[in-house]
Amino acid sequence: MASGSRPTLEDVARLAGVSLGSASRALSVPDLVKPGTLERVNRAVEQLGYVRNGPARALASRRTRTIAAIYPSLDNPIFAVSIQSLQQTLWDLGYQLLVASHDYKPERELGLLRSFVERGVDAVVLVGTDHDDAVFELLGQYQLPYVLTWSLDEANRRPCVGFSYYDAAFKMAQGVLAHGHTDIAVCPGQAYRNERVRARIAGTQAALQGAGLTLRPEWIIEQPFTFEGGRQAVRQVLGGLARPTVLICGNDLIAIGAMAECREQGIQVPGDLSITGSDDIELASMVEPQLTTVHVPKVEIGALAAHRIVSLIDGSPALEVSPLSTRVVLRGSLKRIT
Amino acid sequence: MASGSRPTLEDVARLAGVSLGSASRALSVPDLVKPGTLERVNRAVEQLGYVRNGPARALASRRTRTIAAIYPSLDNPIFAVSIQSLQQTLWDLGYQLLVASHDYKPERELGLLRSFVERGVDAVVLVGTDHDDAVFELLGQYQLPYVLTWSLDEANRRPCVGFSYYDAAFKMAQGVLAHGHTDIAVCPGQAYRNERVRARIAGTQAALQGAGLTLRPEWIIEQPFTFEGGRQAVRQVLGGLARPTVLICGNDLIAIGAMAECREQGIQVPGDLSITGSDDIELASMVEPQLTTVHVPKVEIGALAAHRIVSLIDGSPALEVSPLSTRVVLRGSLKRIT
DNA sequence: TTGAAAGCGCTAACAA
DNA sequence: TTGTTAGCGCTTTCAA
Repeated sequence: MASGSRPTLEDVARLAGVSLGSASRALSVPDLVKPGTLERVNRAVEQLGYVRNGPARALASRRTRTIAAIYPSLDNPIFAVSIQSLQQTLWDLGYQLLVASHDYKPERELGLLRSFVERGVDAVVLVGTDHDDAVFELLGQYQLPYVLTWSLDEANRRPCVGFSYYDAAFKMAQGVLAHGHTDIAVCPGQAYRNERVRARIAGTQAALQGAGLTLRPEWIIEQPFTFEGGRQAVRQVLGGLARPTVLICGNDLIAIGAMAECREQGIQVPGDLSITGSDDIELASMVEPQLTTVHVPKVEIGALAAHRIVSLIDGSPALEVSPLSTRVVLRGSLKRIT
Repeated sequence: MASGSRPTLEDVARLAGVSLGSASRALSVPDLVKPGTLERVNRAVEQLGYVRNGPARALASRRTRTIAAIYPSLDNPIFAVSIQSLQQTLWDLGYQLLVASHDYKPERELGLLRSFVERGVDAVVLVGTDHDDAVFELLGQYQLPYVLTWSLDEANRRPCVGFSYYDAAFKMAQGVLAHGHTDIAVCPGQAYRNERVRARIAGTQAALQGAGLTLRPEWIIEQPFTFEGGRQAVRQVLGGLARPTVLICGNDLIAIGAMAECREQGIQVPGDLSITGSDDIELASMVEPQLTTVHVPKVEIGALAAHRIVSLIDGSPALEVSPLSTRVVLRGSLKRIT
């Protein structure tokens, strides 16, 4: 190759003694090329250390074989695990993954999406169903396939891969009730542009109502999905006059933060206050007491979303995905009230 | 715009009544264009909902304004935090970040790098200094700027942003010694293609030697950088005849896994066994007992690496970066031997 | 400050 | 099965 500048397909073709077209086919659709030709091209590629030029391919073919995913956060282990399986599955299907986080600031989502459109991604994976109208408009304008993950989109029939947050919260609340609790506080996360949080609250309320109870408004504590959010929630709960016997948290990070705060304040968990989480991250069984939580299909969501989005790109038949399932995992942090 | 197909710069130029060249300049180098022209172009862009075509720009300009980073893992909170600041800083500097993980399988690194080269990234960020020769060759062949992070590359004088793992381990070992421990085991991670692990071992050994002690080979326990690695390490240590009084772990995940295993096995921490970690992730102060660890400059590494790599791309003067500092954080998991 | 025009490196349609 | 060729949408000379 010419020193300094990278070899092009034309260099390869010349060295292999074939046309540009054949060289291109040898690399992209080897089946359409005679074995002999294929081999000569491969040898030339080897010899020149040729690497294809992605932008040129993308420009000519109008596809980048890249899929973008926008998450609320990359720190949260629940997403990290799911991204891992999304990425891995996409890779196996011949696609690369571009990820971004809006850092739980949904208003940033549109800007991120714009920059992905500019990059020419072939499709998009989003978390949840509640997005700015402009997001769906942009997706529509550019005819970009997309799939919504984690939640189910019952109302709008948009393509999604997820589970029912309502059911998950309902089951957890039932478990809590079954342990004899009646003074129940929740720290579900933050509800703005987050239907998952709203579904959790609704599911919890429904279960309580089934037992003739109601969720006290001052015991619905919105906090960020972080350790610190959990600490805050505990402080807030302790500040009130009455005290709950259990705090149902919207994810395991909140729950673990809450446990840490209790420890500092000298409150026994679960003796004085039971705490439950959601997601069942690895850490949940690593803390003391171990955390009662809801196991959710993190890995499955990533893998199924990958298949779903690729079949959407390929225009394959709709491939209906049924809701994934969740289950309550009882551990030491939830105590029976006697 | 024509329905179905996205508008091009030419559409914009036509609508604005200017040439293609002017439209391009209006978007890329607005200063070179008369205010009036600029405004007409902007209006046309607005009106058409025009979004630039990244691949076409990349092909014509030979730059993608994209930087790739390859990490051993995206799960480890230490990297997650650093990636966050790398991404944020790059974004502010006008670059996008493409991340990948080789999942602590260094042999995968070359393949990932190849695919990034193919994508046409402008530069690369790698973790550590110990990489396959082929990696550096590829980088050289394509004249790709790169920066090595976390470790310092004292030997080869390659561009890097990091701290001395040797010093960090040395200080931690000194702290442990100062607490009266003489029976010391380490679980530093896995050393293959990982100079950070080797530096940790060396630093620890040096400190022990300073105290007239040596690290027993059977107490150097290589394990993955995970909770499970920590559990394994504890099992291994307990399987032996003699027992250490302290386990120095290569990161906080290992340490927390080790603590969890001790709890299960009925071993008091720090009563029966002291445990220390490294990195000072948020979780370190969230567990009971709180973890003694080494605080490392996660955020700074990301931000400085971003600046460094961009100045390398711009061909700015070398911008020497001095080693970043670390400090031991003493918490409850390390007990004084009396 | 602007316009015209020549590519950037590749894919894909077409013809052979 | 192969070669030829016309773009893909943009940036960037060069001249005006």
